[in-house]
Amino acid sequence: MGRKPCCSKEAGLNRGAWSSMEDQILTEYIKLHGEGKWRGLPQRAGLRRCGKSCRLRWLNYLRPTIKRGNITPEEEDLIIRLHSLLGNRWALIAGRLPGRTDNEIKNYWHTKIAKTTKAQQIPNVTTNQPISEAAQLHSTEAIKPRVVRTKATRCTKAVIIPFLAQDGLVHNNEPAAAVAAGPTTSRSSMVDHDDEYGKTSAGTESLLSPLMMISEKENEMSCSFIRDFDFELEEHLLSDFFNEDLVGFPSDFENRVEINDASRKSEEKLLLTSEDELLDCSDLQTMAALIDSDLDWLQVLSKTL
DNA sequence: AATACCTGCAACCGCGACTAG
DNA sequence: ACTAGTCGCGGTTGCAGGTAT
Repeated sequence: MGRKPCCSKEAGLNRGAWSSMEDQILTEYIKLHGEGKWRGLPQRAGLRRCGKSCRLRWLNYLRPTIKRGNITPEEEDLIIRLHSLLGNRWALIAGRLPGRTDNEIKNYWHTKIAKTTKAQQIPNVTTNQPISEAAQLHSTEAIKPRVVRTKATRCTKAVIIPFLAQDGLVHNNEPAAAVAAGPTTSRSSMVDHDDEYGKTSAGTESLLSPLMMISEKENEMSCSFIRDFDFELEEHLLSDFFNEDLVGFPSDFENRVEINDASRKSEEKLLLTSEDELLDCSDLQTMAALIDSDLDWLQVLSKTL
């Protein structure tokens, strides 16, 4: 596959730090015309930069949704835990941290977390240690992360899952928004939804934003979910979880999976299906059980939206 | 005050994935 | 099925500012 040489090597193009004027031009252009078409953007906008450079500058610095300021201890803890699960998949990790960019997280990891914990041993991720302690216990050298590699399975069709209220009745007019969220790819749904769900911060907020509006209690639930996640779950299942925005999933869902084992089959028909290939039966069963296990978080979400 | 070293961050580079023709 | 163009990601580099000597 013939690939053109990097455009940054073209003669006459500016390189290095961006000037405020360049920032302004780029920002104004994107405000008017939107993101995308990076290759031709510099020419159209009148910038002497390569498209790649423009994209990077916008995504990592100029976007209005970017959160400034230091990484909070909560964010740090989340980064650590996600890294132990996903490895150096910074874009995916950034997808769980609204307003943070993959570059920022990557830099943070290299400069703070990895460095300060080099000599430490493998932490017990499943314990409820205080955040700072958990951070100190992490070591990039020592950790052999149980990295989850997501599969690029495209899902172009979604089934609305009827809302199940606490009374146990199904309410078709109250869909569980997080699950019924239109066409998606399981590879990185939070990234790929940009077009369907509006502009995001590095594609990080498309589905996450609504979820971030839920109460602090629910956010806490999501932390617990990650903290208590059982790494022995099947890899592809875990992968699917991180590619969907199941924030707020109950922390003890694994136990509930077993409890609700008997009710799995009845829910199978409600699950997401792929146009290209159906999920295999075990996936369906497991997912059905998970959804069946506790719908409180969906309730909260549904009411929020 | 001058210099060397360290740190954090922005930017660059190259590759693989994706898509359209 | 194949090719070419484009995009996105992860690794790496370079530099500015801070700190130590």
